[in-house]
Amino acid sequence: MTTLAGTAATGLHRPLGRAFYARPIDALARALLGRLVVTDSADGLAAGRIVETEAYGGPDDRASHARAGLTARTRPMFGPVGHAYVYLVYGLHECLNVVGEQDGQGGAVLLRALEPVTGIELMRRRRSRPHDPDWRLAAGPARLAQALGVDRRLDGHDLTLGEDLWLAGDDVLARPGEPEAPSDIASGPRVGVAYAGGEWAARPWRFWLAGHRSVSRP
DNA sequence: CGAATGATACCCT
DNA sequence: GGGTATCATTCGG
Repeated sequence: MTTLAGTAATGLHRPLGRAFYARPIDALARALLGRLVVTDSADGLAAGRIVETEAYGGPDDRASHARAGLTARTRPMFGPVGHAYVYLVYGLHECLNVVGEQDGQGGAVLLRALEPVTGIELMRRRRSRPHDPDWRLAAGPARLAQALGVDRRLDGHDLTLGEDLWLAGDDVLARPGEPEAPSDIASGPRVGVAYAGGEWAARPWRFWLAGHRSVSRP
């Protein structure tokens, strides 16, 4: 029996349903804060609380991969909500996204940072950084994916199944004010999207829990 | 410490 | 062929 201090009430093993993902993409990015990301593999169970996200819209969003339209890489972004979109950046790093939608078109939310909750030693092993403090193990999109053991084999995976990779935590719409009060949430421009220019680069579609240590850029 | 620099592979003008 | 939703390391102050 794994110790899950503070998580029993949030239903670690009960995945969020499809309806959770059906809201405007920036609202989804906000709603994901405070939820749990869970992975289950032969190596064990790992979970963390989402503390930083970024919303990416459909083909109109110049900063979004969806700007390229439907390609082999972006296919999950144009599929049903509640699936994973996993891609490689800079030839090295995997990034985990949650598929949503914007104006009936493709969209996704990049998970940028987690606070490790359980399976912390497993995360540390996967990261191969024995001296990193817990709070840094998943502070950043590539660290997050590596700590959870997420790679492109999970691209397109259905997050509502509760198998291998899923999201958990009560729906804030069903329980207003839980688990994160709006006043705890800060927002600002997305990271590394200056190339999009103008309104799209300036749009405050990055969200994080104010003052949290695991946020990738304070 | 902060800034600069590779590493590296996939995607698409 | 150029750019990239990053990170770890190395350097200089």
